Amino acid sequence: MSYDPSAYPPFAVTVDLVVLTVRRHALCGLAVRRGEPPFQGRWALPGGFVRADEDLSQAAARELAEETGLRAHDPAVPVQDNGAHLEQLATYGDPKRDPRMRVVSVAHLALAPDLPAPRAGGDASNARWAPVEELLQQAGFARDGDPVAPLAFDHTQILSDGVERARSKIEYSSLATAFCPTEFTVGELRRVYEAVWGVALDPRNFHRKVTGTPGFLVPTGGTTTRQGGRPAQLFRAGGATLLNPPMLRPEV
Amino acid sequence: MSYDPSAYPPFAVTVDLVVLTVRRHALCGLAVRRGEPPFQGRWALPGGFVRADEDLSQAAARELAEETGLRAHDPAVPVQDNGAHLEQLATYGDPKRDPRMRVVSVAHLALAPDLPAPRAGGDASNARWAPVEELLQQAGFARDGDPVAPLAFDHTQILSDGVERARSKIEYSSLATAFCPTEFTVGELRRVYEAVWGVALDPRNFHRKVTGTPGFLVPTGGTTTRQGGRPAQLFRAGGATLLNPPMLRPEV
DNA sequence: GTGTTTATCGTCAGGCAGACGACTATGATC
DNA sequence: GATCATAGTCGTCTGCCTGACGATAAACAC
Repeated sequence: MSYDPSAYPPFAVTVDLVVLTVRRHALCGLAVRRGEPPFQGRWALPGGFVRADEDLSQAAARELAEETGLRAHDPAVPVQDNGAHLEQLATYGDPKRDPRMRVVSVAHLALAPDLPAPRAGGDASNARWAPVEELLQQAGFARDGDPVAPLAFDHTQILSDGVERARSKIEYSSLATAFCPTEFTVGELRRVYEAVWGVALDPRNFHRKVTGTPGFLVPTGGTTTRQGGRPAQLFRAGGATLLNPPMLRPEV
Repeated sequence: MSYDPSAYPPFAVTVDLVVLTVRRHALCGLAVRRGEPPFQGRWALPGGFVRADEDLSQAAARELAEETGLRAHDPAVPVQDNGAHLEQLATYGDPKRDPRMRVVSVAHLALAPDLPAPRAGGDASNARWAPVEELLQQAGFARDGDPVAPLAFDHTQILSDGVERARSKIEYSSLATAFCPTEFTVGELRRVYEAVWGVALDPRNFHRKVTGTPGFLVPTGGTTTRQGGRPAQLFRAGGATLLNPPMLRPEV
Protein backbone atom coordinates (compact mmCIF):
# COMPACT_ATOMS: atom_id res chain seq x y z
CA MET A 1 0.00 0.00 0.00
CA SER A 2 2.99 2.31 0.48
CA TYR A 3 3.80 4.56 -2.44
CA ASP A 4 7.10 5.90 -1.24
CA PRO A 5 8.96 6.29 -4.54
CA SER A 6 12.28 5.58 -2.90
CA ALA A 7 11.03 2.26 -1.55
CA TYR A 8 10.17 0.41 -4.73
CA PRO A 9 12.69 -2.10 -5.99
CA PRO A 10 14.11 -1.28 -9.43
CA PHE A 11 13.09 -3.48 -12.34
CA ALA A 12 14.13 -3.73 -15.94
CA VAL A 13 11.21 -4.16 -18.33
CA THR A 14 11.60 -5.85 -21.68
CA VAL A 15 9.34 -7.01 -24.46
CA ASP A 16 9.83 -10.44 -25.98
CA LEU A 17 8.20 -11.46 -29.23
CA VAL A 18 6.62 -14.70 -30.31
CA VAL A 19 6.52 -14.21 -34.07
CA LEU A 20 4.66 -16.96 -35.87
CA THR A 21 4.18 -17.67 -39.54
CA VAL A 22 3.23 -20.62 -41.72
CA ARG A 23 5.90 -21.90 -44.06
CA ARG A 24 5.81 -25.10 -46.05
CA HIS A 25 2.74 -26.40 -44.23
CA ALA A 26 4.30 -25.91 -40.81
CA LEU A 27 3.81 -23.41 -38.03
CA CYS A 28 7.16 -21.67 -37.60
CA GLY A 29 8.53 -19.29 -35.02
CA LEU A 30 11.23 -16.68 -35.27
CA ALA A 31 14.37 -17.23 -33.21
CA VAL A 32 17.52 -15.15 -32.94
CA ARG A 33 20.94 -16.27 -31.79
CA ARG A 34 22.25 -14.57 -28.68
CA GLY A 35 25.56 -12.83 -29.22
CA GLU A 36 26.45 -12.31 -25.60
CA PRO A 37 26.09 -13.92 -22.19
CA PRO A 38 24.08 -15.24 -20.63
CA PHE A 39 23.06 -18.04 -22.94
CA GLN A 40 25.59 -16.83 -25.51
CA GLY A 41 25.19 -18.67 -28.79
CA ARG A 42 21.82 -20.08 -27.82
CA TRP A 43 18.61 -19.36 -29.66
CA ALA A 44 16.11 -17.02 -28.07
CA LEU A 45 13.03 -15.04 -28.86
CA PRO A 46 13.64 -11.57 -30.26
CA GLY A 47 13.13 -8.78 -27.78
CA GLY A 48 14.68 -5.88 -25.97
CA PHE A 49 14.31 -3.23 -23.36
CA VAL A 50 11.36 -0.90 -23.22
CA ARG A 51 12.53 2.65 -23.59
CA ALA A 52 11.77 5.34 -21.06
CA ASP A 53 9.16 7.16 -23.12
CA GLU A 54 7.64 4.17 -24.87
CA ASP A 55 4.39 2.33 -24.35
CA LEU A 56 4.59 -1.46 -24.20
CA SER A 57 2.85 -1.95 -27.53
CA GLN A 58 5.12 0.65 -29.13
CA ALA A 59 8.16 -1.19 -27.86
CA ALA A 60 6.84 -4.46 -29.24
CA ALA A 61 6.10 -2.89 -32.61
CA ARG A 62 9.55 -1.35 -32.73
CA GLU A 63 11.24 -4.65 -31.92
CA LEU A 64 9.12 -6.40 -34.52
CA ALA A 65 10.12 -3.90 -37.15
CA GLU A 66 13.78 -4.14 -36.21
CA GLU A 67 13.80 -7.93 -36.42
CA THR A 68 11.58 -8.55 -39.40
CA GLY A 69 10.88 -5.28 -41.15
CA LEU A 70 7.20 -5.88 -40.50
CA ARG A 71 5.00 -3.02 -39.56
CA ALA A 72 2.52 -3.89 -36.89
CA HIS A 73 -1.05 -3.65 -37.99
CA ASP A 74 -2.53 -0.83 -35.98
CA PRO A 75 -6.00 -1.92 -34.91
CA ALA A 76 -7.16 1.69 -35.18
CA VAL A 77 -6.39 1.73 -38.88
CA PRO A 78 -8.80 -0.57 -40.70
CA VAL A 79 -6.66 -0.71 -43.82
CA GLN A 80 -5.51 -4.17 -44.80
CA ASP A 81 -1.87 -3.32 -45.38
CA ASN A 82 -0.40 -6.78 -44.99
CA GLY A 83 1.05 -5.75 -41.66
CA ALA A 84 1.41 -8.26 -38.90
CA HIS A 85 -1.12 -8.83 -36.18
CA LEU A 86 0.37 -7.89 -32.83
CA GLU A 87 -1.14 -8.41 -29.41
CA GLN A 88 0.04 -8.65 -25.86
CA LEU A 89 0.49 -12.23 -24.70
CA ALA A 90 1.48 -12.38 -21.04
CA THR A 91 4.07 -11.07 -18.61
CA TYR A 92 6.84 -13.14 -17.10
CA GLY A 93 8.54 -11.98 -13.94
CA ASP A 94 10.10 -14.83 -12.03
CA PRO A 95 12.87 -13.29 -9.91
CA LYS A 96 15.38 -15.79 -11.28
CA ARG A 97 14.41 -15.74 -14.92
CA ASP A 98 17.41 -13.57 -15.80
CA PRO A 99 20.59 -14.27 -13.82
CA ARG A 100 21.87 -10.71 -14.15
CA MET A 101 19.08 -8.70 -12.67
CA ARG A 102 15.38 -8.49 -12.04
CA VAL A 103 13.76 -8.41 -15.46
CA VAL A 104 10.05 -8.43 -16.13
CA SER A 105 9.25 -9.30 -19.70
CA VAL A 106 5.98 -8.41 -21.38
CA ALA A 107 5.66 -11.00 -24.13
CA HIS A 108 3.78 -10.18 -27.30
CA LEU A 109 2.41 -12.41 -30.00
CA ALA A 110 2.82 -11.49 -33.67
CA LEU A 111 1.26 -13.35 -36.56
CA ALA A 112 2.66 -12.71 -40.01
CA PRO A 113 2.23 -14.01 -43.54
CA ASP A 114 5.13 -15.94 -44.99
CA LEU A 115 8.07 -13.58 -45.23
CA PRO A 116 11.01 -13.42 -47.60
CA ALA A 117 13.76 -13.92 -45.03
CA PRO A 118 14.49 -12.98 -41.47
CA ARG A 119 16.97 -10.29 -40.70
CA ALA A 120 18.52 -9.62 -37.33
CA GLY A 121 20.35 -6.37 -37.71
CA GLY A 122 21.14 -7.45 -41.26
CA ASP A 123 22.82 -10.64 -40.15
CA ALA A 124 20.73 -13.49 -41.50
CA SER A 125 22.80 -16.21 -39.87
CA ASN A 126 21.67 -14.97 -36.47
CA ALA A 127 17.97 -15.26 -37.15
CA ARG A 128 15.88 -18.10 -38.47
CA TRP A 129 12.42 -19.49 -38.86
CA ALA A 130 12.04 -22.93 -37.37
CA PRO A 131 9.04 -25.20 -36.86
CA VAL A 132 7.67 -24.59 -33.41
CA GLU A 133 7.95 -28.26 -32.45
CA GLU A 134 11.66 -27.99 -33.11
CA LEU A 135 12.03 -24.84 -31.03
CA LEU A 136 9.96 -26.28 -28.22
CA GLN A 137 11.75 -29.56 -27.83
CA GLN A 138 14.15 -29.49 -24.95
CA ALA A 139 17.05 -31.02 -26.85
CA GLY A 140 17.77 -32.94 -30.03
CA PHE A 141 18.62 -32.22 -33.61
CA ALA A 142 17.05 -29.95 -36.14
CA ARG A 143 16.10 -31.17 -39.59
CA ASP A 144 19.47 -30.06 -40.95
CA GLY A 145 21.31 -32.07 -38.30
CA ASP A 146 22.39 -29.16 -36.17
CA PRO A 147 22.14 -29.83 -32.47
CA VAL A 148 19.35 -27.91 -30.84
CA ALA A 149 19.53 -26.62 -27.31
CA PRO A 150 16.49 -25.31 -25.47
CA LEU A 151 15.71 -21.66 -25.97
CA ALA A 152 17.37 -19.21 -23.61
CA PHE A 153 15.77 -17.94 -20.39
CA ASP A 154 12.13 -19.01 -20.04
CA HIS A 155 11.55 -18.53 -23.73
CA THR A 156 10.41 -22.11 -24.26
CA GLN A 157 7.53 -21.42 -21.92
CA ILE A 158 6.76 -18.11 -23.59
CA LEU A 159 6.80 -19.65 -27.05
CA SER A 160 4.60 -22.47 -25.84
CA ASP A 161 2.09 -20.02 -24.43
CA GLY A 162 2.12 -18.02 -27.65
CA VAL A 163 1.53 -21.07 -29.80
CA GLU A 164 -1.33 -22.15 -27.58
CA ARG A 165 -2.83 -18.67 -27.80
CA ALA A 166 -2.64 -18.73 -31.58
CA ARG A 167 -4.12 -22.21 -31.78
CA SER A 168 -7.09 -21.34 -29.65
CA LYS A 169 -7.65 -17.88 -31.05
CA ILE A 170 -8.10 -18.94 -34.65
CA GLU A 171 -11.02 -21.02 -33.43
CA TYR A 172 -13.24 -18.12 -32.59
CA SER A 173 -11.71 -15.22 -34.48
CA SER A 174 -10.68 -14.39 -37.99
CA LEU A 175 -7.03 -14.24 -36.93
CA ALA A 176 -5.99 -17.03 -39.28
CA THR A 177 -6.16 -14.49 -42.10
CA ALA A 178 -3.19 -12.74 -40.48
CA PHE A 179 -1.08 -15.65 -41.72
CA CYS A 180 -2.28 -15.10 -45.30
CA PRO A 181 -1.28 -12.52 -47.89
CA THR A 182 -3.77 -9.79 -48.66
CA GLU A 183 -5.56 -11.93 -51.22
CA PHE A 184 -5.86 -15.63 -50.64
CA THR A 185 -7.99 -18.63 -51.52
CA VAL A 186 -10.15 -20.77 -49.29
CA GLY A 187 -7.67 -23.60 -49.74
CA GLU A 188 -4.77 -21.45 -48.62
CA LEU A 189 -6.71 -20.42 -45.54
CA ARG A 190 -7.51 -24.06 -44.86
CA ARG A 191 -3.85 -24.98 -45.07
CA VAL A 192 -3.16 -22.32 -42.44
CA TYR A 193 -5.60 -23.96 -40.07
CA GLU A 194 -4.13 -27.36 -40.83
CA ALA A 195 -0.59 -26.16 -40.17
CA VAL A 196 -1.43 -24.32 -36.96
CA TRP A 197 -3.54 -27.12 -35.55
CA GLY A 198 -1.54 -29.95 -37.06
CA VAL A 199 -4.64 -31.71 -38.37
CA ALA A 200 -6.31 -32.40 -41.71
CA LEU A 201 -9.61 -30.68 -42.39
CA ASP A 202 -12.27 -31.68 -44.86
CA PRO A 203 -12.01 -29.22 -47.75
CA ARG A 204 -15.74 -29.29 -48.48
CA ASN A 205 -16.92 -28.67 -44.95
CA PHE A 206 -14.26 -26.03 -44.46
CA HIS A 207 -15.34 -24.27 -47.63
CA ARG A 208 -18.96 -24.32 -46.54
CA LYS A 209 -18.06 -22.98 -43.11
CA VAL A 210 -15.86 -20.05 -44.07
CA THR A 211 -17.90 -18.91 -47.05
CA GLY A 212 -21.08 -19.21 -45.02
CA THR A 213 -19.88 -17.04 -42.15
CA PRO A 214 -21.01 -13.47 -42.85
CA GLY A 215 -18.23 -10.89 -42.88
CA PHE A 216 -15.39 -13.37 -42.70
CA LEU A 217 -14.35 -13.42 -46.35
CA VAL A 218 -14.96 -10.88 -49.10
CA PRO A 219 -14.50 -12.08 -52.69
CA THR A 220 -12.22 -9.85 -54.72
CA GLY A 221 -13.52 -11.13 -58.04
CA GLY A 222 -10.18 -12.53 -59.13
CA THR A 223 -9.10 -16.12 -59.33
CA THR A 224 -5.79 -17.90 -59.17
CA THR A 225 -4.34 -21.26 -60.03
CA ARG A 226 -1.15 -20.85 -58.03
CA GLN A 227 -1.99 -23.99 -56.08
CA GLY A 228 -2.63 -26.05 -59.21
CA GLY A 229 -5.94 -27.63 -60.09
CA ARG A 230 -9.11 -25.76 -60.76
CA PRO A 231 -8.85 -21.97 -60.40
CA ALA A 232 -9.90 -20.78 -57.00
CA GLN A 233 -11.68 -17.60 -56.04
CA LEU A 234 -9.58 -14.98 -54.32
CA PHE A 235 -10.80 -13.45 -51.10
CA ARG A 236 -9.79 -10.71 -48.74
CA ALA A 237 -10.38 -10.70 -44.99
CA GLY A 238 -13.79 -9.21 -44.19
CA GLY A 239 -14.55 -6.89 -41.35
CA ALA A 240 -15.69 -9.60 -38.95
CA THR A 241 -13.19 -10.33 -36.22
CA LEU A 242 -15.24 -12.81 -34.18
CA LEU A 243 -16.46 -16.09 -35.59
CA ASN A 244 -19.81 -17.18 -34.25
CA PRO A 245 -20.27 -20.08 -34.14
CA PRO A 246 -16.55 -20.81 -33.94
CA MET A 247 -14.47 -23.01 -36.17
CA LEU A 248 -14.28 -26.37 -34.45
CA ARG A 249 -10.91 -27.93 -33.87
CA PRO A 250 -11.16 -31.69 -34.41
CA GLU A 251 -10.59 -33.90 -31.40
CA VAL A 252 -7.11 -35.32 -30.98
CA MET B 1 19.60 -5.69 -28.49
CA SER B 2 22.00 -4.11 -26.02
CA TYR B 3 22.04 -5.65 -22.56
CA ASP B 4 24.23 -3.15 -20.82
CA PRO B 5 22.75 -3.28 -17.32
CA SER B 6 23.54 0.35 -16.71
CA ALA B 7 21.61 1.42 -19.80
CA TYR B 8 18.11 0.23 -18.99
CA PRO B 9 15.63 2.77 -17.72
CA PRO B 10 14.33 2.07 -14.21
CA PHE B 11 10.74 0.96 -13.80
CA ALA B 12 8.48 0.35 -10.88
CA VAL B 13 6.38 -2.81 -11.23
CA THR B 14 3.07 -3.20 -9.49
CA VAL B 15 0.22 -5.67 -9.48
CA ASP B 16 -3.35 -4.45 -9.64
CA LEU B 17 -6.29 -6.68 -8.87
CA VAL B 18 -9.67 -6.97 -10.50
CA VAL B 19 -11.57 -8.88 -7.84
CA LEU B 20 -15.04 -9.91 -8.92
CA THR B 21 -17.87 -11.56 -7.06
CA VAL B 22 -21.61 -11.94 -7.42
CA ARG B 23 -23.75 -10.28 -4.77
CA ARG B 24 -27.48 -9.82 -4.86
CA HIS B 25 -27.76 -10.87 -8.51
CA ALA B 26 -25.13 -8.37 -9.64
CA LEU B 27 -21.54 -8.68 -10.75
CA CYS B 28 -19.52 -6.62 -8.27
CA GLY B 29 -15.94 -5.48 -8.15
CA LEU B 30 -13.74 -4.61 -5.22
CA ALA B 31 -12.58 -1.00 -4.93
CA VAL B 32 -10.41 0.69 -2.33
CA ARG B 33 -10.25 4.36 -1.51
CA ARG B 34 -6.90 6.00 -2.07
CA GLY B 35 -5.48 7.66 1.01
CA GLU B 36 -2.76 9.68 -0.64
CA PRO B 37 -2.02 11.57 -3.82
CA PRO B 38 -2.32 11.22 -6.67
CA PHE B 39 -6.05 10.66 -6.93
CA GLN B 40 -6.38 11.03 -3.16
CA GLY B 41 -9.85 10.08 -1.98
CA ARG B 42 -10.75 8.45 -5.28
CA TRP B 43 -11.65 4.80 -5.66
CA ALA B 44 -9.12 2.50 -7.24
CA LEU B 45 -8.37 -1.14 -7.73
CA PRO B 46 -6.40 -2.78 -4.95
CA GLY B 47 -2.75 -3.34 -5.72
CA GLY B 48 0.79 -2.62 -4.74
CA PHE B 49 4.42 -2.93 -5.59
CA VAL B 50 6.03 -6.22 -6.46
CA ARG B 51 8.74 -7.03 -3.97
CA ALA B 52 12.29 -7.71 -4.97
CA ASP B 53 12.20 -11.45 -4.41
CA GLU B 54 8.62 -12.10 -5.44
CA ASP B 55 7.12 -13.64 -8.54
CA LEU B 56 4.24 -11.75 -10.14
CA SER B 57 1.66 -14.36 -9.17
CA GLN B 58 2.99 -14.40 -5.62
CA ALA B 59 2.63 -10.65 -5.41
CA ALA B 60 -0.92 -10.85 -6.70
CA ALA B 61 -1.80 -13.58 -4.20
CA ARG B 62 -0.28 -11.56 -1.38
CA GLU B 63 -2.22 -8.45 -2.30
CA LEU B 64 -5.41 -10.47 -2.61
CA ALA B 65 -4.90 -11.92 0.85
CA GLU B 66 -4.13 -8.51 2.30
CA GLU B 67 -7.25 -6.93 0.83
CA THR B 68 -9.77 -9.70 1.22
CA GLY B 69 -8.33 -12.44 3.40
CA LEU B 70 -8.81 -14.82 0.47
CA ARG B 71 -6.21 -17.39 -0.26
CA ALA B 72 -5.58 -17.78 -3.94
CA HIS B 73 -6.43 -21.16 -5.28
CA ASP B 74 -3.12 -22.68 -6.31
CA PRO B 75 -3.69 -24.47 -9.61
CA ALA B 76 -1.11 -27.05 -8.55
CA VAL B 77 -3.22 -28.07 -5.59
CA PRO B 78 -6.37 -29.79 -6.80
CA VAL B 79 -8.14 -29.39 -3.50
CA GLN B 80 -11.36 -27.42 -3.64
CA ASP B 81 -10.65 -25.16 -0.71
CA ASN B 82 -13.02 -22.37 -1.56
CA GLY B 83 -10.06 -20.21 -2.44
CA ALA B 84 -10.36 -17.60 -5.13
CA HIS B 85 -9.44 -18.18 -8.73
CA LEU B 86 -6.51 -15.97 -9.68
CA GLU B 87 -5.02 -15.45 -13.11
CA GLN B 88 -2.95 -12.89 -14.88
CA LEU B 89 -5.03 -10.46 -16.92
CA ALA B 90 -2.83 -8.05 -18.84
CA THR B 91 -0.05 -5.53 -18.34
CA TYR B 92 -0.44 -1.79 -18.57
CA GLY B 93 2.56 0.40 -19.16
CA ASP B 94 1.64 3.70 -20.70
CA PRO B 95 4.46 6.12 -19.80
CA LYS B 96 1.93 8.62 -18.46
CA ARG B 97 -0.35 6.25 -16.55
CA ASP B 98 1.17 7.31 -13.24
CA PRO B 99 2.17 10.97 -12.95
CA ARG B 100 4.91 10.29 -10.41
CA MET B 101 7.09 7.83 -12.22
CA ARG B 102 7.23 5.08 -14.78
CA VAL B 103 5.05 2.30 -13.44
CA VAL B 104 4.23 -0.90 -15.24
CA SER B 105 1.27 -2.69 -13.71
CA VAL B 106 0.60 -6.38 -14.17
CA ALA B 107 -3.13 -6.68 -13.66
CA HIS B 108 -4.60 -9.90 -12.31
CA LEU B 109 -8.16 -11.17 -12.28
CA ALA B 110 -9.58 -12.82 -9.18
CA LEU B 111 -12.98 -14.48 -8.96
CA ALA B 112 -14.41 -15.16 -5.54
CA PRO B 113 -17.61 -16.42 -3.99
CA ASP B 114 -19.68 -13.92 -2.09
CA LEU B 115 -17.63 -12.75 0.86
CA PRO B 116 -18.62 -11.55 4.30
CA ALA B 117 -17.18 -8.05 4.06
CA PRO B 118 -14.21 -6.34 2.51
CA ARG B 119 -11.34 -5.23 4.64
CA ALA B 120 -8.61 -2.87 3.58
CA GLY B 121 -6.03 -2.99 6.29
CA GLY B 122 -8.91 -3.41 8.71
CA ASP B 123 -10.59 -0.20 7.62
CA ALA B 124 -13.90 -1.19 6.06
CA SER B 125 -14.85 2.35 5.06
CA ASN B 126 -11.95 2.37 2.64
CA ALA B 127 -12.97 -0.73 0.72
CA ARG B 128 -16.26 -1.70 -0.87
CA TRP B 129 -17.97 -3.97 -3.31
CA ALA B 130 -19.83 -2.12 -6.02
CA PRO B 131 -21.64 -3.27 -9.14
CA VAL B 132 -19.22 -3.11 -12.01
CA GLU B 133 -21.53 -0.87 -14.05
CA GLU B 134 -21.30 1.64 -11.24
CA LEU B 135 -17.51 1.44 -11.08
CA LEU B 136 -17.19 1.64 -14.84
CA GLN B 137 -19.34 4.68 -15.40
CA GLN B 138 -17.33 7.81 -15.84
CA ALA B 139 -19.37 9.93 -13.45
CA GLY B 140 -22.71 9.97 -11.71
CA PHE B 141 -24.22 8.77 -8.49
CA ALA B 142 -24.11 5.43 -6.75
CA ARG B 143 -27.24 3.73 -5.52
CA ASP B 144 -26.81 5.32 -2.12
CA GLY B 145 -26.61 8.79 -3.61
CA ASP B 146 -22.90 9.30 -3.17
CA PRO B 147 -21.26 11.00 -6.11
CA VAL B 148 -19.05 8.65 -8.06
CA ALA B 149 -15.88 9.74 -9.79
CA PRO B 150 -14.06 7.56 -12.30
CA LEU B 151 -11.57 5.13 -10.87
CA ALA B 152 -8.01 6.38 -10.41
CA PHE B 153 -5.24 5.96 -12.99
CA ASP B 154 -6.27 3.69 -15.89
CA HIS B 155 -8.20 1.43 -13.55
CA THR B 156 -11.47 1.89 -15.42
CA GLN B 157 -9.82 0.34 -18.45
CA ILE B 158 -8.29 -2.46 -16.38
CA LEU B 159 -11.59 -3.26 -14.69
CA SER B 160 -13.34 -3.22 -18.04
CA ASP B 161 -10.82 -5.67 -19.47
CA GLY B 162 -11.20 -7.91 -16.44
CA VAL B 163 -14.97 -7.95 -16.65
CA GLU B 164 -14.80 -8.77 -20.32
CA ARG B 165 -12.35 -11.58 -19.62
CA ALA B 166 -14.65 -13.04 -16.99
CA ARG B 167 -17.69 -12.74 -19.24
CA SER B 168 -16.06 -14.55 -22.10
CA LYS B 169 -14.23 -17.12 -20.02
CA ILE B 170 -17.29 -18.56 -18.33
CA GLU B 171 -18.53 -19.41 -21.80
CA TYR B 172 -15.98 -22.08 -22.48
CA SER B 173 -14.66 -22.97 -19.03
CA SER B 174 -16.01 -24.04 -15.70
CA LEU B 175 -14.85 -20.77 -14.14
CA ALA B 176 -18.34 -19.74 -13.12
CA THR B 177 -18.06 -22.21 -10.25
CA ALA B 178 -15.37 -19.95 -8.79
CA PHE B 179 -18.18 -17.53 -7.92
CA CYS B 180 -20.02 -20.25 -6.00
CA PRO B 181 -19.43 -21.72 -2.56
CA THR B 182 -18.02 -25.22 -2.38
CA GLU B 183 -21.46 -26.78 -2.67
CA PHE B 184 -24.08 -25.13 -4.81
CA THR B 185 -27.21 -25.86 -6.79
CA VAL B 186 -27.82 -25.65 -10.50
CA GLY B 187 -30.03 -22.66 -9.89
CA GLU B 188 -27.32 -20.83 -7.98
CA LEU B 189 -24.88 -21.49 -10.80
CA ARG B 190 -27.42 -20.23 -13.29
CA ARG B 191 -27.87 -17.03 -11.33
CA VAL B 192 -24.10 -16.53 -11.53
CA TYR B 193 -24.25 -16.71 -15.31
CA GLU B 194 -27.23 -14.39 -15.35
CA ALA B 195 -25.47 -11.84 -13.14
CA VAL B 196 -22.19 -11.93 -15.03
CA TRP B 197 -23.79 -11.75 -18.45
CA GLY B 198 -26.70 -9.58 -17.42
CA VAL B 199 -29.22 -11.79 -19.17
CA ALA B 200 -31.98 -14.23 -18.23
CA LEU B 201 -31.41 -17.89 -19.03
CA ASP B 202 -34.00 -20.60 -19.42
CA PRO B 203 -33.76 -22.73 -16.25
CA ARG B 204 -34.71 -25.94 -18.05
CA ASN B 205 -32.21 -25.64 -20.86
CA PHE B 206 -29.52 -24.50 -18.47
CA HIS B 207 -30.16 -27.47 -16.23
CA ARG B 208 -29.95 -29.85 -19.17
CA LYS B 209 -26.74 -28.27 -20.39
CA VAL B 210 -24.75 -28.24 -17.15
CA THR B 211 -25.88 -31.62 -15.90
CA GLY B 212 -25.24 -33.14 -19.30
CA THR B 213 -21.66 -31.91 -19.59
CA PRO B 214 -19.39 -34.67 -18.28
CA GLY B 215 -17.05 -33.64 -15.49
CA PHE B 216 -18.59 -30.23 -14.96
CA LEU B 217 -20.70 -30.95 -11.90
CA VAL B 218 -20.45 -33.73 -9.33
CA PRO B 219 -23.51 -34.38 -7.16
CA THR B 220 -22.72 -34.44 -3.48
CA GLY B 221 -25.87 -36.31 -2.57
CA GLY B 222 -27.23 -33.54 -0.43
CA THR B 223 -30.07 -31.19 -1.15
CA THR B 224 -31.00 -27.72 0.00
CA THR B 225 -33.99 -25.44 0.05
CA ARG B 226 -32.08 -22.27 0.80
CA GLN B 227 -33.47 -20.72 -2.37
CA GLY B 228 -37.05 -21.64 -1.52
CA GLY B 229 -39.22 -23.91 -3.58
CA ARG B 230 -38.55 -27.53 -4.25
CA PRO B 231 -35.31 -28.87 -2.74
CA ALA B 232 -32.44 -28.75 -5.18
CA GLN B 233 -29.55 -31.15 -5.53
CA LEU B 234 -26.20 -29.92 -4.32
CA PHE B 235 -23.20 -30.16 -6.56
CA ARG B 236 -19.49 -29.59 -6.36
CA ALA B 237 -17.30 -28.44 -9.24
CA GLY B 238 -16.01 -31.40 -11.21
CA GLY B 239 -12.55 -31.82 -12.59
CA ALA B 240 -13.36 -30.50 -16.04
CA THR B 241 -12.00 -27.02 -16.69
CA LEU B 242 -12.96 -26.68 -20.34
CA LEU B 243 -16.55 -26.79 -21.55
CA ASN B 244 -16.98 -28.37 -24.92
CA PRO B 245 -19.27 -27.43 -26.50
CA PRO B 246 -19.31 -24.10 -24.70
CA MET B 247 -22.16 -22.44 -22.88
CA LEU B 248 -23.75 -20.07 -25.35
CA ARG B 249 -24.22 -16.47 -24.39
CA PRO B 250 -27.55 -15.22 -25.77
CA GLU B 251 -27.43 -12.53 -28.44
CA VAL B 252 -27.85 -8.93 -27.41
C1' DG C 1 -55.99 -27.08 0.74
C1' DT C 2 -54.53 -23.32 -2.32
C1' DG C 3 -51.23 -20.56 -4.21
C1' DT C 4 -46.39 -19.50 -5.03
C1' DT C 5 -41.83 -20.66 -5.87
C1' DT C 6 -38.15 -23.30 -7.56
C1' DA C 7 -36.45 -27.69 -9.50
C1' DT C 8 -36.52 -31.19 -12.89
C1' DC C 9 -38.03 -34.06 -16.87
C1' DG C 10 -39.78 -34.28 -21.65
C1' DT C 11 -40.93 -33.00 -26.38
C1' DC C 12 -40.31 -30.87 -30.72
C1' DA C 13 -38.34 -28.17 -34.52
C1' DG C 14 -34.39 -25.80 -36.51
C1' DG C 15 -29.50 -25.21 -37.19
C1' DC C 16 -25.03 -26.76 -37.73
C1' DA C 17 -21.21 -30.07 -38.28
C1' DG C 18 -19.15 -34.45 -39.87
C1' DA C 19 -19.07 -37.87 -43.56
C1' DC C 20 -18.94 -38.26 -48.10
C1' DG C 21 -20.76 -38.32 -53.26
C1' DA C 22 -20.57 -35.69 -57.42
C1' DC C 23 -19.14 -32.42 -60.63
C1' DT C 24 -15.90 -28.66 -62.50
C1' DA C 25 -11.85 -26.51 -64.29
C1' DT C 26 -7.19 -26.22 -64.63
C1' DG C 27 -2.19 -28.12 -65.84
C1' DA C 28 0.67 -32.27 -66.72
C1' DT C 29 1.48 -36.46 -69.29
C1' DC C 30 1.15 -39.68 -72.86
C1' DG D 1 -6.10 -34.18 -78.02
C1' DA D 2 -7.33 -37.81 -74.62
C1' DT D 3 -6.29 -39.04 -70.17
C1' DC D 4 -4.91 -38.24 -65.57
C1' DA D 5 -3.93 -35.85 -61.37
C1' DT D 6 -5.06 -31.99 -58.61
C1' DA D 7 -7.86 -28.62 -56.35
C1' DG D 8 -12.10 -26.24 -55.92
C1' DT D 9 -17.10 -26.09 -55.31
C1' DC D 10 -21.87 -27.66 -54.66
C1' DG D 11 -25.14 -31.07 -52.46
C1' DT D 12 -27.10 -34.59 -49.47
C1' DC D 13 -27.83 -37.04 -45.35
C1' DT D 14 -27.60 -37.99 -40.49
C1' DG D 15 -26.88 -37.01 -35.79
C1' DC D 16 -26.25 -33.76 -32.10
C1' DC D 17 -27.21 -29.66 -29.79
C1' DT D 18 -29.98 -25.62 -28.73
C1' DG D 19 -33.99 -22.70 -28.05
C1' DA D 20 -38.84 -22.66 -27.01
C1' DC D 21 -41.92 -24.30 -24.01
C1' DG D 22 -45.36 -27.86 -21.70
C1' DA D 23 -45.75 -30.67 -17.62
C1' DT D 24 -44.77 -32.49 -13.14
C1' DA D 25 -42.61 -32.44 -8.41
C1' DA D 26 -41.60 -30.81 -3.84
C1' DA D 27 -41.07 -27.51 -0.68
C1' DC D 28 -43.14 -23.10 2.03
C1' DA D 29 -46.75 -19.37 3.25
C1' DC D 30 -51.26 -18.53 4.11
